[in-house]
Amino acid sequence: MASHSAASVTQGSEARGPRERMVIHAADLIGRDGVAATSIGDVIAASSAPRGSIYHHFPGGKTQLMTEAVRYAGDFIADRLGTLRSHTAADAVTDIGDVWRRMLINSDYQFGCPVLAGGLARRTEPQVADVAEEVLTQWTKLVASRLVVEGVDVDRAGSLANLIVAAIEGAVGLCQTQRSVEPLDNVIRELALLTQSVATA
Amino acid sequence: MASHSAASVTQGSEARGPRERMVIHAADLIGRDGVAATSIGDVIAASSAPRGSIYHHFPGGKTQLMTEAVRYAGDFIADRLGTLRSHTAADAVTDIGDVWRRMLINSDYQFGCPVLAGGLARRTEPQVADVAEEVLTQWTKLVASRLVVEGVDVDRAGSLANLIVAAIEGAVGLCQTQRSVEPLDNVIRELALLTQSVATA
DNA sequence: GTCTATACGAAGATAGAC
DNA sequence: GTCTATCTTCGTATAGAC
Repeated sequence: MASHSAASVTQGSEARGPRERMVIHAADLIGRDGVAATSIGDVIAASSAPRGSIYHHFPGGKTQLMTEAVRYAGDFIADRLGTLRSHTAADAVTDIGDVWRRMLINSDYQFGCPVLAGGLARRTEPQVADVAEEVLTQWTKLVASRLVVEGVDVDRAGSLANLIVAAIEGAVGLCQTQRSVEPLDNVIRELALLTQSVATA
Repeated sequence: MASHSAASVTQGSEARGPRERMVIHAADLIGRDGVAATSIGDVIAASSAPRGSIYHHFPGGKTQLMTEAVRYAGDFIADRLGTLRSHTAADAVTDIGDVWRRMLINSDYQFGCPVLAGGLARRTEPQVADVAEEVLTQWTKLVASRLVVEGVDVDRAGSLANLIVAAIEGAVGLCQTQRSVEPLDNVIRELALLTQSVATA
């Protein structure tokens, strides 16, 4: 872990070209401050990218940069969800929680979910929100199918996955607000208990 | 219901003075667009308030206006939570969900939680986030004590209330993103089921 | 309490040179 | 691909008159 900002979604970004670095650091900043509060200048500064080539790489301007950043964050998290090696549904929930737990603590509770942040920006940045919507749907399906594999009834899995995604997103926001992991820990414990009982039923 | 913006937190704001109208409409706009994307000019336009007296009423500028708005929204929702007349813990959860359900639908899914929005703005507006933190803690305690009254074990109530608040906050964000009540409906159904089983135990 | 005018800076975006 | 202007719009905030 090189710098402070390597705490969230920026791991290994140094090795890449300016364009990709901009996208990665944009995702990081959106997770911290939201879409509206993240300026192109901020992204350039964070990624040590050249000022002069933004509109070369991103002719669509800020909207394009934010859009790609939300998609990047979505894939980044989806990858992590895909590689979890838990063996029960309850463990899977705990592991998903740990992914966020780590990012919160490593960023000193500054980094939240760039995807939800994108979704909340619908009025000013509808295209960004559209991508966020896709990603959230994908995440929920990923969680649901995982629950099914671990023994949860198919009819229940969708609604339970919805609860898990919503509760974790909300808990991450509470953790940012309170600068504490406690909300997430409570939520994960409750979700794991519930998931276990549903999977066993 | 007079105007479109009367759909969220702005009911009866016409009858009040300019200062209070500004606070109410600031809360409304923060719930829609977040703190950073809400400008003083937007608030003035929405509340039909006089341009010249903002810094007379709010010498602390935008920060003060946003701070008071988040507090107002917090009290507004807390009042509603206080007047719910449900008789079981599960019904209480459903009623809380209905409060948000209505605001989402009436605003065409544009209005989300101003308090969480304030909490997410900590880096740029720490004072606003501090108020948001207070409010969220208050809400969680309100829910927890209600659960206890309805038969939930005291040791469990805090953690369950945390889940309920986090899940609803997250669900509201998902509803805004997807322009649909489905996430909230799923979450409320799951939470009601869980709460019922915990209250009965 | 409310107005107008204005200062100041930040941010998105474009043009044209290298 | 990258740089340096530059334009424009917007947003916060202040000053001073009414």
